[in-house]
Amino acid sequence: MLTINNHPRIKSLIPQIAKKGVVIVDGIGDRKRLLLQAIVDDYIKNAEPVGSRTIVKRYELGLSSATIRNEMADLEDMGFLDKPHTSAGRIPSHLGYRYYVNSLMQRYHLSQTEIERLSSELEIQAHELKQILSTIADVVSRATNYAAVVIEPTSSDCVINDIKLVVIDSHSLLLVVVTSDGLIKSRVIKSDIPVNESIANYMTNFLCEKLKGLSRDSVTLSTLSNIHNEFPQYHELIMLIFKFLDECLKESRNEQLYLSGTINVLNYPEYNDIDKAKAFLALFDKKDILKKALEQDNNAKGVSVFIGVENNQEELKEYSLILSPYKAGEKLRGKVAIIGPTRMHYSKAIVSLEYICGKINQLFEKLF
Amino acid sequence: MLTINNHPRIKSLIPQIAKKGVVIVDGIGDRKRLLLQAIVDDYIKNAEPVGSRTIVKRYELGLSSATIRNEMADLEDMGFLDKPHTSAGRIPSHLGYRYYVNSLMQRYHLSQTEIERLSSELEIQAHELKQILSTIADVVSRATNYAAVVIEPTSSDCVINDIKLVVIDSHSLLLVVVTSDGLIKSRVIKSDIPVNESIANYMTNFLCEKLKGLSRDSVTLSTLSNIHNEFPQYHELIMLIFKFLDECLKESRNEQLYLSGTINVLNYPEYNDIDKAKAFLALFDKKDILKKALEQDNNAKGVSVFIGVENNQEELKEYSLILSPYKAGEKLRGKVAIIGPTRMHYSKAIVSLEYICGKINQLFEKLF
DNA sequence: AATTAGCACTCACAAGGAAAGAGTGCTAAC
DNA sequence: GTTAGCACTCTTTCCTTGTGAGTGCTAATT
Repeated sequence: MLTINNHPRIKSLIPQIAKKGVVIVDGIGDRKRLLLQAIVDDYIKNAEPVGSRTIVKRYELGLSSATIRNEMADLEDMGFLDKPHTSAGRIPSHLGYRYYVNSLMQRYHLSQTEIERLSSELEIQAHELKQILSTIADVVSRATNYAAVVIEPTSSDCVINDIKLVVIDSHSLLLVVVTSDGLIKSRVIKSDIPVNESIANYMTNFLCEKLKGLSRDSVTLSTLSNIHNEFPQYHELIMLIFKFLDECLKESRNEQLYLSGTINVLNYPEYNDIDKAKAFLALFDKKDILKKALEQDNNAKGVSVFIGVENNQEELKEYSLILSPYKAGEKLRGKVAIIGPTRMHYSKAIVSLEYICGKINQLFEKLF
Repeated sequence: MLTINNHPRIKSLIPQIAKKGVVIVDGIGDRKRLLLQAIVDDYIKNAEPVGSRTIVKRYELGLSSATIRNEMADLEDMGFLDKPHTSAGRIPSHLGYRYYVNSLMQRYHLSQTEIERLSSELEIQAHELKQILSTIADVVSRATNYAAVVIEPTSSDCVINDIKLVVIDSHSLLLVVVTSDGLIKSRVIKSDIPVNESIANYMTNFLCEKLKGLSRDSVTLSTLSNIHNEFPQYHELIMLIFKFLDECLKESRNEQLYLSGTINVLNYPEYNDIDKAKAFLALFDKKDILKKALEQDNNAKGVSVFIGVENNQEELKEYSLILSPYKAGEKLRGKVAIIGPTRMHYSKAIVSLEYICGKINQLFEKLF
């Protein structure tokens, strides 16, 4: 990941105290910092390139437009600003946004109204995980006005805690698998050969004995053939059971994504261009790209921000992604993400996501 | 529903044989029919108002543009054509489309390639209903290039066939409900009071005895209090069981919708206007409107078409909806819909949907 | 009587050009 | 070091004008 802290050009600019006793907050200079902040703030708010006179009029920097122009030219040379064309104002570059996020932006404070609204929206009554997650996606997208992506919780070291076979009728069984995640998954399995309570119970016990406590990697071939040999006539059935167990344990299992608010983005002027809008919306049909994007910074404890090219996916290089993990019980971790234009209201998005993920953690703590 | 057959203006125009031995195919006249067909075909294909000279050049009607103009004026008077402005060509009105769909359009023939592609895409390996339905939505949207909506199958007279409680641990049970739909639903239920195998088995038997064969309406208060009295200390648990049973049986249960290809529509010129695109895409966030739209013509056996204002939902009056039921087993019925602009390739959409639903029925027949 | 040629008229749209406006960078003065 | 002033650039907007597609009507033709 490319961040302000390891980018070669920025490394030397990290806040430092000058020797002479004067606090120079930063290598790029205090005045430039204020100016850059003003420019990014203004651009985030108004979506229009910011000119030197605009700065003079809107922000009290006590400088003339000519001075601002000189400073802007410096900031452009440093790589923090871009110019769409000669006679437009400046817009922040990816680096500019990065510097802004790291050390310029003011922390957003959620208003009382916002907090109350979020709290009440997050009092989720649903029982099923998928309903909870889809509600969370809705809440995030409404709170931020960007697209929200939520991914199902998974855990890396998942073992089988319990297996049960419940007879439904003579040719169908319900296979119930309890994993160490605390998740309970079930699937109906059809058997060509008739089944009954006693064989189901016997099978249940046998399977439990052989498989309990095992992870996906520790189920060996000998275990499998052992089980197969015990039930020679139920070959088909056993195969189906293995397949389902594998799905339950597989780390890269087909985690469901929950999306919301993808069309929010059409409200932002940068997507008035129908092709840009289409490109953005098409992202959300490509689940694999989203999943990989959500895998970024997997060890982070809190919110991470990926601005444009910093993303690990080529397809996201025009967008910013704000990512936060959440915990569902002891071991399970999922992620919530916000996707929007690089011109994003970072401070509000970050704080909202922090708040929401805190609430989610509480919610799941109660549930598990 | 307003169709060509009961619309007051059109009623008199239904095909009829003239007395004199000459076959006058239709009250509006053979020539006008051909012309209308040409205009609608052309407009569906090119998305541009059709002028009299265009018709002369592209279609061999053997008439001069002046004659065509006269005929067009007639068709406009009859309500089949609209004019965007004086010097544009004509476009079909809702009534024009309706007449076209009812008696003008040529049946589309799926090519060998299309059939092969559909067949292979519909060889769905998934086990879970939701995966199957979401794949179906994908197939429909890819086949037609419009948005696809699939709704879960439900049945109106659903009774409880079986109930099982499986002990997971001392405070959780898996409740399994088998309904006459052939669906098996399960949910984990937490109990404050500890549970064990024997109480679970007893409860399972008691519940089965009291509730088996009952529909939602035939579960009476006395049955409920009967059960409550039998397990005074498990009041909470019983409440949760009832709640889940109710959900399983409720006709208007929260049927899941599966969407796909909503952004396909951005490829059509009528949605180059960002506001139109937004309005269209916003539809798919309003599940209740979609559900009501899919409830139209509930008794139809085959494909139905709703053009613009014919839809029961105000929000759909600019769009056309093509709807087909599918069967999942004996009693379960779901619906598949295509939503797109009124300028839709009706013949292809209808035939594709027919074909796909046929395949779906076969698929589910095998599964149940 | 039906069809068509001819023509005047309408309207949207594209191309071209001028003017306005926002902004820059440089120089010279403060 | 800061700023006023100015020439210059480039986009955007607004007009104008011309073109083309299309209509509807009338009179001539079949």
